[in-house]
Amino acid sequence: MPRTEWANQAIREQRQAQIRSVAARLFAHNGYVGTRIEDIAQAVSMSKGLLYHYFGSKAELYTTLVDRASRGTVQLFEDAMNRPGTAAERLRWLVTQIVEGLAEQPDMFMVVMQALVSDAVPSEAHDQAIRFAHRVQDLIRAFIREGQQTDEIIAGNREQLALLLGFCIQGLAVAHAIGGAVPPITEALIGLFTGRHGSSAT
Amino acid sequence: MPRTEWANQAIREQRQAQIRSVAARLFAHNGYVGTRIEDIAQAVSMSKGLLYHYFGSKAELYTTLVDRASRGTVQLFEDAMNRPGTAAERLRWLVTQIVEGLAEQPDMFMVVMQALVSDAVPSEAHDQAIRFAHRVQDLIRAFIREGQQTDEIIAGNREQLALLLGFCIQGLAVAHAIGGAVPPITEALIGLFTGRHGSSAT
Amino acid sequence: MPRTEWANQAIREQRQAQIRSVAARLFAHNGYVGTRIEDIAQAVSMSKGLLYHYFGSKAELYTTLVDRASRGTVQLFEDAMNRPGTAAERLRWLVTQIVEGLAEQPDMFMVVMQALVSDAVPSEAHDQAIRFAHRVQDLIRAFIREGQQTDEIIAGNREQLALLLGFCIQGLAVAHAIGGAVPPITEALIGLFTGRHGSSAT
Amino acid sequence: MPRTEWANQAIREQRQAQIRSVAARLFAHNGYVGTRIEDIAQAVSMSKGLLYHYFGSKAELYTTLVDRASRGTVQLFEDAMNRPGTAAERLRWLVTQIVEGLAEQPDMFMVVMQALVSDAVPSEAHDQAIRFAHRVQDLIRAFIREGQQTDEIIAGNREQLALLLGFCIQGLAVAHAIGGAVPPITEALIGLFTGRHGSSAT
DNA sequence: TATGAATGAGGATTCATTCAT
DNA sequence: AATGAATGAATCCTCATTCAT
Repeated sequence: MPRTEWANQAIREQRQAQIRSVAARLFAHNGYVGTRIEDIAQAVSMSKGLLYHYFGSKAELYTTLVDRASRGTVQLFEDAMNRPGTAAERLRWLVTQIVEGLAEQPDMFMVVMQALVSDAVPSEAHDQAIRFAHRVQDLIRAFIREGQQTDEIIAGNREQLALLLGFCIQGLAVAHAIGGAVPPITEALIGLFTGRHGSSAT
Repeated sequence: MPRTEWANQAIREQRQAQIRSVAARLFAHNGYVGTRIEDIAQAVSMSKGLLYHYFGSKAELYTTLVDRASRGTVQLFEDAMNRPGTAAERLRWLVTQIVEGLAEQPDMFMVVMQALVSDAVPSEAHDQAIRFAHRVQDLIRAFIREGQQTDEIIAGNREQLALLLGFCIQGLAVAHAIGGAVPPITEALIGLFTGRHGSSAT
Repeated sequence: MPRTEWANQAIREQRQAQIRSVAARLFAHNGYVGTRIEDIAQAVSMSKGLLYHYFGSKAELYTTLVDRASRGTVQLFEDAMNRPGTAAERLRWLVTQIVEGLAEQPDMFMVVMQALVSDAVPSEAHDQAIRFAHRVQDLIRAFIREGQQTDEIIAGNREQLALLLGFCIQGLAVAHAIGGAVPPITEALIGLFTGRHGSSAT
Repeated sequence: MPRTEWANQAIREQRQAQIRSVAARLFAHNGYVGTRIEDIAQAVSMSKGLLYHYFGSKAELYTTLVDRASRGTVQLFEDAMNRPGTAAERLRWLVTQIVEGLAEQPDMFMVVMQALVSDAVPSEAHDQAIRFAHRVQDLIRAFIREGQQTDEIIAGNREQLALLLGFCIQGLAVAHAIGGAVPPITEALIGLFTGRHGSSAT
């Protein structure tokens, strides 16, 4: 009965996506160790036992999450870098994409950050997060270099500017995860690195 | 005859300081839930029992840590704001102090950040961290405003610039906590917010 | 397919009853603090973990026990007081019921007594036991008064006779709990308070 | 320096008596397992370490307590039995002595009762308490027999009456230990077993 | 004699994971 | 596919006891 099988497969993936989404929220707020399988199961209204039909273990679920989120983010950065347009335009596109992503999934990025910082996570997730951070940093550095060559990005030590730009993006993500309303900040961020500052109106 | 009162007091404070220092490192890397009392005890070469002689519970130890670190950091920001000198000088002093503090105690700040972000920490610590974040953000905003009034700080929306400056400082702390060597970044940071950028030499 | 709701419910109640019964025995002999959850679990042939599936904590289990036993005993006293028949008949019924109850569950009463006497038990259990003792004492006093009005109970200060009758019933329960064979004592007890003593044959 | 030694010895015994008294109170209310050495030390305003100069261990302290209290009580019963006078007079003397003893040391008896009932006490204390209970029960039985032979004690099965008299005395002790004011009950108790009841005035 | 720092075994509780149904 | 009963290793915390001073 191929149709049934196909339907099953569809349901399976739908369920997995749902679990990932809910798990991301819980992991982001409670950390890997602080999140219980029971919590996740309850949040998706299914039994613990059933959860294990969809994910082999807590570690696997977490690692999958980190993997997807970090791959997705790297992809986003690569797309931004490879776009046509001025540095400011590309940076605007990137930050806009990130902010939009954070608006619908404020937790994914946070999970990656925790995996990056913490030793108390599955080592695969930790390693993946570190690779992610390096890759992103490389992309940012490349972006800065290109921007400086066309005088679109302010002068200064590339390595340092890249770090600072990374900090700003990371801070943006953390601010979204904490939960309070984050004011639109994109233009200020772009201004900071392009040297074209707006007026001081509040 | 018993040890003198004074000797006991000295032992107590010495031990407590030692525990705080080690605990900060472990909490920073493993989170509140992921850090075992046993780990801390071993790292200070003392038995679990003795640790409980000095701190009533894991929660109390953690909360004490967050409390001290956040109070200290707020104090640092206040001192920086109240100094004489140009905005650039004061910002330089602040960042220098922070970087130096991070050099000796790279973990304290990280603990506060986790307490800020995570729900899986003692609620007192979480609340304290939130108060801390608001206070610091207020101080940064005030600093930005003053700097803009004397044209020492770049133009732009104060609220947004304050957030971005906060992000940079926070990113600096996270970078230190992760462990890799962090290049000196102070001047680049100052340049970003004063609009006086150096040359693009790597 | 999961077990039916009904089956689960049945398992739960069966297990809980089993745990209560065994726990009563251990608590009666070792006290609240002296009884280990591990002991109870082993005595019911289940893992500690499973026990916590059925009772949230040692304190909750104990309190439940005290609650049930004291409610049941008060009910027994009320039933005895509200029966038709002479004072002697009602007292006989009560003591008979108590002795029968002690024969199947010699420990329940003892648990209530410990909760009454000890400060080292959950305060809810302690309070409940104190309320229980007062209520029972009131019922006994009322019984004595009625019996004296119809000259079925010996003359004498009601308050004092009520205490003494209470002591005798309590002593009966303690004697059963200790474990040795307790000789039938009902008629002697009734004779004591009705003034109709049998012969002195051993 | 014999005088110093003698003085030391006196202090030592004084301290031990103080410790016994305080420990009795705590053991009576919290049980053997529920009472911590630290609690006792604090209650006598001395350090844990010093306490161990006076008693080798918690078990030893407890056992000593049970031993002294049970020996003393048996002695009291023997004295009562061996006195001249009618059964009523001897019973009155005994109960009076017990009530007076309970007034100044309400806890000693309770400790023996717990040692009797509980398995969670040092086995020596438990055994001693059981021997005590048997001995007292024998003495009461002998008293009843003698009293019945001279028609001073009501007729009825000796064994059963002895148990009931024991229950009453035990109940008295428990009532004192619980703490509320216990009304004078001596005469009612004597009346119960001699068959000479007072009037029913409240 | 006197203190309290120090130890470590023991006990309550949690939670990832498995499994019978 | 679905449930939750069942397990036990892991973790927090306590406390009797010892010992340096």
